[in-house]
This record gives sequence, structure tokens and C-alpha cells, in this order.
Amino acid sequence: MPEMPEVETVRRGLNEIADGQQIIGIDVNYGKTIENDVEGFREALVGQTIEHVDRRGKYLLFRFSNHLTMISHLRMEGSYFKQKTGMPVDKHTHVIFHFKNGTDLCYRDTRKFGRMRLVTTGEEMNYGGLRTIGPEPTEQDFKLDYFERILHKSRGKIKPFLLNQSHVAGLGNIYCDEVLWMSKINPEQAANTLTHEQAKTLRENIIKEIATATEHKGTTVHTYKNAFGDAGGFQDYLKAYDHGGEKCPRCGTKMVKIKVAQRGTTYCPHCQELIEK
DNA sequence: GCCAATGTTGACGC
DNA sequence: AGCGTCAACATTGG
Repeated sequence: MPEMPEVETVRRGLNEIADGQQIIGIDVNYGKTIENDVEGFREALVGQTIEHVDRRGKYLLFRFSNHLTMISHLRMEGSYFKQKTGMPVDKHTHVIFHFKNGTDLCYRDTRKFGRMRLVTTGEEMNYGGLRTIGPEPTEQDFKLDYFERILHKSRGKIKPFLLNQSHVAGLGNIYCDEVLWMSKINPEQAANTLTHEQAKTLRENIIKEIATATEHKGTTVHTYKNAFGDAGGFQDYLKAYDHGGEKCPRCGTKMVKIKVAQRGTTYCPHCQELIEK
């Protein structure tokens, strides 16, 4: 369940249950989840205490007492949950952190795409997508002049542009369709043809949408229950995503679902008419 | 059986 | 170099 509002919701949940907890053992049931050598990972963390969990874009950053940081990315279906030590886990639970207080922090991921990597704190920005990650989608970090500058350099369509985390962090397929619908911009419009007004509107909608979805603890679709973040309620407010074939809430035209950059994409052909240039 | 699913990345081409 | 495209990763559900 992983766009930024969902990851932020998970982060808040983790801070309630994992902050200050000492790890006394780790079970790894699927080795590929851990990008480090699994034995080294275990040895480095057993005995350590989780001080806090931070977030950058869709990446969770577990801060440990001994100057270590665990980068955790949930990808498509990763989730965390807590239970009492000794309770059984199913076959999709790949990593279990045993806490000294008699609880387990479990990582579950049906598609096995999620990854964890242990690095020295301060070095995390040198790994994976964090190397090139763009600004957080906030008023302070995501400036209009920056957005317009990179839009004009682009050679592609606006939707894949927004999905690229090096342009702006945090948007995924759901919120991308939503902000384009809100902004009345066709997902296939060339990014470098957006007008000043369109760029301004789109930026404001991105900031607003991510904040509002986070307030609602994110969106839950096609996923399971009982995991952090899955208490999300924002699915009730989605206008475009998952509404293909239904009437546009703004104009009543039938919404269309197409494929853009290999991702399902829903939009209103009337409100979001494609402007060629 | 076929396709699609809240994501990222490495390989390849221009 | 940098950007865009697309297959691959693995599993489940319609």
C-alpha cells in the first residue's frame, strides 16, 4: 500500500509501536527482501534499539541507536504489523523482528517486491532511488519555478513525468490520476507544453491532495486488512482512479481507462481533453 | 488461461 | 550524459 500518504501513515504507526524497542532476534523467511548479507544484517541489528522512524518520499528510514539506518521500501504490497511473540505468521510474512517487550514487528509482502537495506546513518541518500529523489510534495520544498523548469526540459507525457520520483517524490498511480483529473490535464499531454497556469494548478493540487489523503490515513484498495496504513479512508474520495466507465463527478461524461507508460490510467475525455501542440 | 494490480530498476536505444 | 521505454520482479484475484 504505498504512495506517500500510505507510507506516512505506516511511519506514524511504527513510531507508536516500535520507538524505543530493543530487537532481541530477527527471523528472515525470504532472503531477497534483505539487500544486505542476511547474517550480517541480523548480527548488526540484534541488541539494537529503534530510536525513531523517518520517511523520505516512499522510503521508510528506521533509525537505530548505533548509527545505523534501515531503509525500507514497501513497493506494491509491503506492510508491517505487530503481534505477540510466538503467534504464527503466514507464508507471506518474510521478516520478523522480535522485541524485548514480548511483541514482534512483522513485515508481510505477498508480491515480495519490497526491500530492506541497512546502511550507516547519513549514507542513506547514496542508495537506490534515494540517490535521485526529488523534493517532497510540500509548499516549502516543491517550488513552482523548479517545477516549470523541469517540465520544460521534459520530452515525455505528463503522467509518467509525475510518476518519476526524481521530479517530485511521493506520487503513485492513484494520486497521479487524481491530481490530473483535479487539474483538468490529460495524462498524455506533453509535459513541456503545460502552460504557466496549468503548472501552477497542478502543483497546488499535488500538494493539497497528498496532504488531504494523509489526513485520511491514505487509500486502501485491492489490499488486505490488519496492517498499518490499511485503516485508510481516502478511497471514498477518489474521483478518477478505479472509476473507469463511470460518470465524471464534474461533468457527467463517461470516464475512460487507457494505458499510459504501462500503467492503467483513468481520466475524463471531456474535462481533460488532450491539447496537442 | 489471460490480464491487471498503490512500484522501482536495469538494459537498451537515441 | 541524460532521458524515455519497457521487461522483469512474484503473487493473487477477477
